[in-house]
Amino acid sequence: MADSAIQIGELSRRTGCNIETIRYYERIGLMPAPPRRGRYRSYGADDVGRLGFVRRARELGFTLDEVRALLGLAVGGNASCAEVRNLAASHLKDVRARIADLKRMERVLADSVRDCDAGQDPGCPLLDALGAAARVA
Amino acid sequence: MADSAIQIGELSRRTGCNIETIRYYERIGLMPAPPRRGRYRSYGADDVGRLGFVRRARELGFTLDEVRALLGLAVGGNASCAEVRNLAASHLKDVRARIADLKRMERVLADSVRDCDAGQDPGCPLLDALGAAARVA
DNA sequence: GCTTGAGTCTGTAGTCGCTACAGATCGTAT
DNA sequence: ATACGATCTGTAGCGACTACAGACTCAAGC
Repeated sequence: MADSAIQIGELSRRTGCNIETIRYYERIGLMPAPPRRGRYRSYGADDVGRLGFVRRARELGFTLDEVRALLGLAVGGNASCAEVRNLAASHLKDVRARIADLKRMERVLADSVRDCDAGQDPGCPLLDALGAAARVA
Repeated sequence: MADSAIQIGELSRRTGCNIETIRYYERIGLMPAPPRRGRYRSYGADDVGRLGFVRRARELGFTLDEVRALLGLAVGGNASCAEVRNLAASHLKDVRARIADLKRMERVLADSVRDCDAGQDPGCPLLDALGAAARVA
């Protein structure tokens, strides 16, 4: 592999990951501390790959701890595919639960806004939904 | 109104709000500092109502700043119903955006898990989705 | 009267995943 | 020589809690 060393700014550009975030990942051990050219961090193709992986996993909503686990499994070769699957499946459950939560919120909010637009209510439909009226000091 | 003074533990029980959280709300000015009986906080029916309101608004996903605004509007009477409506509508937009985000995640995750269960793939479908393979060091 | 236990008090620090500085230093172009 | 941009370290802030430690108060039981 030729001399493909890049600085942190270029790594940031290539991965779409904020510079401060890259240094943060290094601090918490998610990215390895790269060698230095002078005092500047010097990254290679591996780092671009690894950081891209982290970023995509984050976009799928994995926590940093989960990303750490995924990275460990990814390095271990595809023997660990079943473990990856389980991690993903459990995360998927989380995501679905969050969607369900948000949908419940959505329904109540949408109903209140609709009732408000209808303007029949004597009070305020949303405040009523929140149990306001006489109860709030 | 008779002597319905309660302590923080009872307020917590009645609203389902953690004691530490109640004190936190007081610190940030979301709940008023109640009078003391000795050195213990002494709450009344108003506080139960107000804290219940806060809790329900939080359950609908409003931020504490939004809750603060809602509380202000709730106190002002229903003259401010339009403002409440706008706050809710803008929050609803947020909620819907978050749902859309999560659904995108859900789709990718579900696909990967399904592919993994099919077990046709030479590598690991999820790791592939993350762009792993040769790219992760 | 004395102890025990539950409840409450204050103050501070931790969580997660960044983000935003301040102030120093480095490397290059003019 | 100097200006400019990129990078460096270290620290503090966000939101919304949560989790202590260590002191205190209060009522009941023996």
